[in-house]
Amino acid sequence: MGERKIRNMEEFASVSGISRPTVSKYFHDPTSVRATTRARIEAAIEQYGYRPNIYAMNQNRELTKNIGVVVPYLADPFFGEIVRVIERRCIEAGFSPSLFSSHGSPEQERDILDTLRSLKPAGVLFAPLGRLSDKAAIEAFCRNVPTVLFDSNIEGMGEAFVGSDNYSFVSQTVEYLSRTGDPAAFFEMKFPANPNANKRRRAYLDMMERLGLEPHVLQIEGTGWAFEEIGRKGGLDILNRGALPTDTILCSNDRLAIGLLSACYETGHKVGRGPECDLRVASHDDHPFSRYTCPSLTTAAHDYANVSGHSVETLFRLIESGGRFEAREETLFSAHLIMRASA
Amino acid sequence: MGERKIRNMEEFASVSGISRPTVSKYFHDPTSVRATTRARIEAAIEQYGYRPNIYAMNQNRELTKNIGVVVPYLADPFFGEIVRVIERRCIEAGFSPSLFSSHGSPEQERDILDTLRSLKPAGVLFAPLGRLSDKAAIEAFCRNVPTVLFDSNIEGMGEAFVGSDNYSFVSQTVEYLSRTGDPAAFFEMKFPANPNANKRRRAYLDMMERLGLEPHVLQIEGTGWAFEEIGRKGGLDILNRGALPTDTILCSNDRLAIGLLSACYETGHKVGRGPECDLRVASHDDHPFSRYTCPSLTTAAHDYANVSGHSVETLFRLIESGGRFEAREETLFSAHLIMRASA
DNA sequence: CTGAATATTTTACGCGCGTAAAAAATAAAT
DNA sequence: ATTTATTTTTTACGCGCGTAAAATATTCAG
Repeated sequence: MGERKIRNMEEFASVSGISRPTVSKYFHDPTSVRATTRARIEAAIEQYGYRPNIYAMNQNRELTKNIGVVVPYLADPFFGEIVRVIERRCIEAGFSPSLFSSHGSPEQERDILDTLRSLKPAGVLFAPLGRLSDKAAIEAFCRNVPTVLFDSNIEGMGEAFVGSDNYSFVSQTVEYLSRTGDPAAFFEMKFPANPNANKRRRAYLDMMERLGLEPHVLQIEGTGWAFEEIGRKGGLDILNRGALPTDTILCSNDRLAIGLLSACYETGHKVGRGPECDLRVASHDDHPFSRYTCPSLTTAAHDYANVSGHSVETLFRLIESGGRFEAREETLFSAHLIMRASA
Repeated sequence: MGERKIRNMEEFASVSGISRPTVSKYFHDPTSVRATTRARIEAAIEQYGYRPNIYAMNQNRELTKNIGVVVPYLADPFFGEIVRVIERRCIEAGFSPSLFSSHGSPEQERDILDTLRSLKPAGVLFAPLGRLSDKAAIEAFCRNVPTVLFDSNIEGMGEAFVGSDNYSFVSQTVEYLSRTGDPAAFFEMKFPANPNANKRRRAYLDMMERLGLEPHVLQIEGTGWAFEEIGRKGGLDILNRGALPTDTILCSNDRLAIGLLSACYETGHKVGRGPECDLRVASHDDHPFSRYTCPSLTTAAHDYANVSGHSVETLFRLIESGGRFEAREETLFSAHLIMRASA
């Protein structure tokens, strides 16, 4: 490698003995040129290390080979995992993923959409903030850019939504908890940022009614994305007031549960299902850390692989269909219960 | 907003009543045009929502206004936090950050460097994987692109390194632990991915010698980035074998400690500093979750704000200096001890 | 070997913007 | 009002690549 430096595709074409339009065709789709030609080009790439100028490549293309990936909050390892899978799949399919995090801020989410527009991406995988999102901005964006929403749905926006079936989360945990002990009280933020939270509360109420049990919803204060701290504060408040309606708590999500478990530990409430325990705690999401809480957290797990995999596949289909589906698709994957020590 | 659609800078210049070269100058640096001109351009931007084509802008520029940000592992919330600060500062300074995660894979790290090269960034903030990094590839990259390393140093590469002073972490925890109880044994991976781990072990040995105490290093098996699981397995092994040389354990980092605490809980070892406790556990990093372990984790905290802030400032200085410093800079920030319940 | 089908080369133009140089306009200072 | 310094306009070219059309070459069946 590393003979003389190749400046542009013209030079590269001449040293590789192929015409520039054919080289251009190759870089757009390697399978579109004859196998022998492809081999010669690839040998020359190996030898000279040439890569076309991506800016020049993209300036005339109406849509590029870029895929935008937007998540609401990167400091949540849940999204870190999702992003890893998505990125790999995009690269394998010959796209260049660009990653953005709103970091919990609606302003930043709007700015990201602006930036994305000028990236002229072939498509976007977008997990919105939820309640705080600027709906109008997102709607306008989705009209111009082929977008698949994931994780958090906003009714009617984007060409498709891929996420988890909140009802399946809650029905499994509620059923399990009421079968094996006292029925659960539901522990959540009063003003949750994420629309999944509302679906989960409704599913809880619905399940309790169906089972003929009395529901208890514990709504705690706090806004923002520091769920662990909110869960801990709310937990301390409830525990110190002795305001527990039952000895079983079902948290809306694992990050709240992590905070609650910390509050239980601090106040000397033993959590678990043994006879010596004071209360049971369960939750939803199968957060990467839920295995390491004390006690380890019984939770309902996302079908991580399918949610991220199907999001990507849906986006690829959308791109191939020219950016529009006849009807908006919604795909929900079921959760599965993970029984650990906390309940 | 939203009169007729502006197709390019030519059209935009004509509707805003300014010549195209001046408009171009404005977008390159708004302060480089007269205030009245700037106001007219900005009014027109507001009215027509025009944004220049970034691909066309960048294709001729030798270096763009992009800044590459590379982290080793996004599912670690530590990096999520760092990234948030870095992104904000870059945007404020008029740069466009592009975020990449190696996801623990050296191959992916190499691919990212390739991608970055073709992005022609003004500069790169790079937290390498560490031991597994392809040193030759990184060295070649740093010769071509102005790069500031952070978090994890690789001797001699990049124009600067900004990180935490591992000695200051360990000296504070070791001093505190030996002052308030039995001296600590050091708990770490046998083959740590990150070079900071080696510095910490050496600092531990050094401190113990200085204090005239006998050192104990517990090296556990396991490779990869699933530190919690590695810490838990290693912890279970040691606890079940009753192989603890002392009742105080100092973990190399918080993620190992999270796993170890989980092992302690499972095996019924009570952690904390009370008389009823079996052992003390402390650690380093002040991981975002260390506040919520059970018990909450005594640890030494990175100076997050300074590490990320100074990384960005150093890169800006580097860019202004034309991409080269006379001598490689190394800046280390001290840790501060955070006393919580575990030790 | 021939013809049809497919792939490549030649030629040529355009995209949206950067940027250089000279001319013209504007602002600031005397 | 005049000079001087600064800013803007005019004019013009080039960057690296996409891509269309026509000419030419290669492959493959039969």
